[in-house]
Amino acid sequence: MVAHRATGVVPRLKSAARREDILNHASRLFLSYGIAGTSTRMIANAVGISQPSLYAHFATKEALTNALSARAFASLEDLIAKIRSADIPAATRLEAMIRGYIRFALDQGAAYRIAFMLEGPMHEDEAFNPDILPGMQAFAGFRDGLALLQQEGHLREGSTDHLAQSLWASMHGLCALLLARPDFPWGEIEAMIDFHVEIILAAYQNKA
Amino acid sequence: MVAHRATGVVPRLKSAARREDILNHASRLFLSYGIAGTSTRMIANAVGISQPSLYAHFATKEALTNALSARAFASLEDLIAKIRSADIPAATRLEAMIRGYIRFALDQGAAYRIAFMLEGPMHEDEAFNPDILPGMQAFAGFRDGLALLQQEGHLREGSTDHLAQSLWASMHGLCALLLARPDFPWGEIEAMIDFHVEIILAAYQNKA
DNA sequence: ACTGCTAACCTATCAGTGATAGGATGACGC
DNA sequence: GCGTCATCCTATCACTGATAGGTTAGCAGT
Repeated sequence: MVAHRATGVVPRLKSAARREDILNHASRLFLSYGIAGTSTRMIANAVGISQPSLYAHFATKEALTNALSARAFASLEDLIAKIRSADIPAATRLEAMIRGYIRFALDQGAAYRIAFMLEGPMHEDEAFNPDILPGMQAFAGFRDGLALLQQEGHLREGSTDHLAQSLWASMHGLCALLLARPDFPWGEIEAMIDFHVEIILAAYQNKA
Repeated sequence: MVAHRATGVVPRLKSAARREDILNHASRLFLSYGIAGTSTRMIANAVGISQPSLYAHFATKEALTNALSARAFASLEDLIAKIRSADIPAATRLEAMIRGYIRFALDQGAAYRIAFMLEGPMHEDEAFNPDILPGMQAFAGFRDGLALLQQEGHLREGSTDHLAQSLWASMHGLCALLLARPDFPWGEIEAMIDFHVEIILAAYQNKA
């Protein structure tokens, strides 16, 4: 509760290390209490610094959440890139990407929420650059992976953009509902995921 | 800004009328500023009453949003019920339900967000009754409609629950992304919806 | 060893939030 | 006319994200 620094318990840290420290604690708190339910003071207390000190590292609470999301999504980008260049049979690459995406969303629930589910600000006026959003880069990689699969004849024909967005929507729908309504009587969740993935595969894959 | 009541501009209303009044103004404000971005004081000012007076009609802000959502979802239930009992060809009933659902979600964005997209409270401890949630009843109607279609042979075979949840996820994914990321370069949104609906139909409908 | 500079960190405070306590007022039944 | 009760108010609470401005640790240059 009281500031720790006076007793020297919490050492001064270089900016980068402190920043990681903050993100780690924030990530854990978001999982337990939700994003709106986690105050900047809770984060600061967990780290062991004062609440205003957070603002030396992040301009706003939203910037903190975005940074957290960006960090998590870097791992999704890695995953997708790995699958794209893996030497697994091209026919199973689509399934690997879909399952990887869903697994990531459920594992990194807080980051996924931030990227794709949070009520965005109503920035009708201010300029909006979609590239800076953490999830968008990952989606771009996903889209490129689909384009490659399509060239190889493992994805049904049609506009790649439409296909990518539609497939994205199908995957996102399950992840978003599972994250937003964990108390819904889903039955066996793993079975539900398998069922959905099979339907998605049948719908988008080219049965060649 | 100042209370209107002292000047008699805002008449006293019977509880039920006032309640509707509040919901109407809240609905409009939520659309403009988002749910988190709309304060109880903004709502009260719009209605012309004091902020604490809201609490005579709704125990919490969440209760207000839930009531708003419930009101909107009643119309979705009506829509689904109408389609279920309509004398349109059974083969096109599935498409009508899907398009009706998507149209509703996009038209009633605020209500849809409240029902399916909001960061739920972390009520691990407290008892949770899914039936009271506004969207759940509509989903039940949707599921029943699918069961009927399945009996008639217009839906692919398999667990009706799995099918309903999977189809729900596919529809929800598109609606959720369109609502959460309106600035994403979707291209022509209507074309995107048509594309997605066609894929969904091919995936879940029984081509008999 | 002293001096300055800078980054890290603090306390105090702000306006705005959802929510509560308790008093005033107006309409309606008797 | 008079009580009663629903309607509505002002004042205030604890808490939120954010800002202003002062303090201190540690390191570079002499």
